[in-house]
Amino acid sequence: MQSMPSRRHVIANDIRHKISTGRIKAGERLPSEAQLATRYEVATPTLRSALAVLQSEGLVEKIHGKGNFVRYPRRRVTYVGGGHALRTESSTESGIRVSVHITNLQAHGQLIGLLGVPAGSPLTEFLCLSHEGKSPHSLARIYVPRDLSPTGVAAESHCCKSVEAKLAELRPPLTEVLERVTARPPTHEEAATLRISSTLAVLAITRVAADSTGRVVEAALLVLPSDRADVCFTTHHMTDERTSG
Amino acid sequence: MQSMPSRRHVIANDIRHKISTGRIKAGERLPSEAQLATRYEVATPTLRSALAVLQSEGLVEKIHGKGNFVRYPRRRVTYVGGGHALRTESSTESGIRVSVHITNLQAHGQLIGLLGVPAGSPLTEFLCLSHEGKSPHSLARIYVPRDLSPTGVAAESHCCKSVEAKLAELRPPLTEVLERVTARPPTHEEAATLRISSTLAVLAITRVAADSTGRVVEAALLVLPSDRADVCFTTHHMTDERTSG
DNA sequence: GAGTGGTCTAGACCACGAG
DNA sequence: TCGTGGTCTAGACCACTCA
Repeated sequence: MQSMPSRRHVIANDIRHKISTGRIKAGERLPSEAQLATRYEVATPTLRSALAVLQSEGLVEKIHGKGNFVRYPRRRVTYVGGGHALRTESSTESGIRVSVHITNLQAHGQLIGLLGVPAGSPLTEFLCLSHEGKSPHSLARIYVPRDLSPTGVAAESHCCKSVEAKLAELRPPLTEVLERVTARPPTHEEAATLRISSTLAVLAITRVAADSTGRVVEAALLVLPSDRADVCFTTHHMTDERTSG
Repeated sequence: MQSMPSRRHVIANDIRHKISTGRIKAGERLPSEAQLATRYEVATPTLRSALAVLQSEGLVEKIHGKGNFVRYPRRRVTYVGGGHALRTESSTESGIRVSVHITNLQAHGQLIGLLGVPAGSPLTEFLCLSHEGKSPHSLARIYVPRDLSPTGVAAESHCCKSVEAKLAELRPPLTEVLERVTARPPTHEEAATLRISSTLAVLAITRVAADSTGRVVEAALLVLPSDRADVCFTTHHMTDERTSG
């Protein structure tokens, strides 16, 4: 398998080594692809495929018309499931800022099934984009039935925690949280928003939370790039509550 | 973004359409890349990049020296977390067979940390490879301290459920299950074993289960190709047990 | 306009699989 | 041996960014 090291892998390994040893620093631009191709004595498509390896590892970011840049190492963030910490656990202390855009809309598509509401019923969308420094980090779309929506949260709010707090105050305690995790390539829009290559998979989490009456009070679609996020669940079993395998 | 449809996407869309409408059936071989390149009037690298799109979607499988084949649609399978169903929920009724290979080994690497045992302590590995028809489906490596290992399970056992059953009998009830889900490209070995392209992400689940004494009785490394698996968690909150967000 | 990456061409040669 | 895919070349032309 890896017995035949192709040139692109040799080149990718060399550049990766230069990055990890600090000979090329985070934020710096690599030499142009033409220069690199000359230096490594390969044709441009070969060199580009080497860079593609590094892109898919999240080490290098290509910007059309500008060049290839060494990415700042992203803090790896853990999403904790179960409805306890609704945001990533380290967001409070890691310099991650969240901007929120609030929109009113009507239920359509998969939202109808997730929220269990009729098509067209009024919803509020909270579009949360978190940033680490200047770079986009992850994406969340939270949908709440309009009558549960915290009207007191200003649309210009730029702290997702305030939204979460308001939501938590308004509604009864959650009794059931269902979370479905898939991995898929990002859509074009997601790749552009998060500035990731379309070859880097994202973890897509669909979260549905219900209150004690069984009413779904929130549906959330989370998109976490796989190079900087993982998902963690802890399940405690009461010894008498245990369900047989 | 998608305003400029590149040729490879046009070609990929065309072939995808022919597959989804049944004009090319599952298991069939596509015309050779040279023939396709001629038919679509593109050069071979362009055609190959079109096929790469379909590979990354799991629609087409390349076999070196033989050709490109339309893959049989894989049953999408849901891994249910929380330690209730230790295997995929639909494995009992979907014709998925599991072969198990049992090995004794000593704790090393990440297993030390996961199981909380000293380096070199005796473990038993259950290497489970599930098949759907003739095709490999997913991969699991389960590690158990040797003294908890069910010696009664024959190494030639080819039903993973029997292993799970033996394990469940032997040990005390699990009280805490921790599951970490990440998405990453498969290793070369995993890609070869599962016959997936190295561009298709896998869901990697690390599961650690402890009994009531806090002893870790099992660590499992699961590898689920993202085109055929998702992961689902349900959390129930006692109203008095609720943790604040 | 100068420099960058994005896409594509029309070949060449190598490695794998089956007969 | 032959047909397959795997890799690579040396260029061409287009699109984007920035001065």
